[in-house]
Amino acid sequence: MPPVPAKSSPRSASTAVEDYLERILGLINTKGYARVVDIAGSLRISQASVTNMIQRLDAEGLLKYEKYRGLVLTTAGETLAKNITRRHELLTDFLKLLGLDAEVIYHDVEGMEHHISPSTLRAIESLTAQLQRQPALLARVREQVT
Amino acid sequence: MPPVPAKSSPRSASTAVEDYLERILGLINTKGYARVVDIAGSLRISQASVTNMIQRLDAEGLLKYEKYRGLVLTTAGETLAKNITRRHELLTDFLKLLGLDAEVIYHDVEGMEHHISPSTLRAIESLTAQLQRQPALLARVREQVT
DNA sequence: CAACACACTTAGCCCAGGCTAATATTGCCT
DNA sequence: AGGCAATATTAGCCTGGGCTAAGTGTGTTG
Repeated sequence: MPPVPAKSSPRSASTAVEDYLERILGLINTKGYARVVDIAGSLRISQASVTNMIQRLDAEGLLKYEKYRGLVLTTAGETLAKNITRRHELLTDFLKLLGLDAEVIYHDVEGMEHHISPSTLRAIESLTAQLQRQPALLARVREQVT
Repeated sequence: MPPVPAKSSPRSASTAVEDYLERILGLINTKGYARVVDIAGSLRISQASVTNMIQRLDAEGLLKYEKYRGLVLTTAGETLAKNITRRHELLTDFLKLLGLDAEVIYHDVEGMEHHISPSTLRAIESLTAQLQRQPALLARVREQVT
């Protein structure tokens, strides 16, 4: 068992940041805007926490925020948000194909999406496509899930 | 996009707890014992942090610890450790099959192993077995990975 | 058996990211 | 316009899990 790799510079967004951006993009796509109260409700955390984080995201240039007035994603923020959303969808599609329960899928994807690297994502995307043509194989896999 | 599910009682071990137990079991299996200094080296954190966490794990009944003298896993702790180790191995096998690079596998598994539920694990285990018999399909997937 | 190196522990700190309570702003409605 | 409900913000706190520095045990070795 090799040691955990040295923790270099934290270049990628924290999982919390990704969760916020994903939700914000989701809200913008479905309602046209993302208010603090909606983000809070969607993430099931307090409005105060949301305000806090939003100010951080503004400082980091991931969104532009005007106090009491609202926010928009910057291109950097939108890129990140789309990226995490894509990971979410790909993983969801993959697990769906395996016949897993929706609740389980949601839980697992929510946890895993922050940790998957681009090449793994590509592999799973390709695998998902290939599996689509293998109903017999899939049937055997699905037998194994509750 | 549904809201994040309500955060009920935190029944399962934190990812940090799982990481510690996994390492401790690994050390016991390879050296016969797990000293503070080894755990710290393996996780690349300070000895002080390890001592701290070990005291917590003792309080939670996952291991038995005697100051300055050493520790052993309880059955509860060993069960948990074996469980997380199994998740780690299964995920690793799966990603290996897809032709991913060892570094990438290590990173992704380390992140994902804490979030995968039993049924997803079973599905992936079964899928891995099925894929073993599909060299052509695997070849097509591997083409996609860097 | 003294002394030294190494292993371990304690104390006190930091940061992320939650929370509540109190306060401020907005906007709608009379 | 004034007032109220909803929304947003601030202040201050907490917990998990890191860290360093300083102090304590332990065991090997001359």
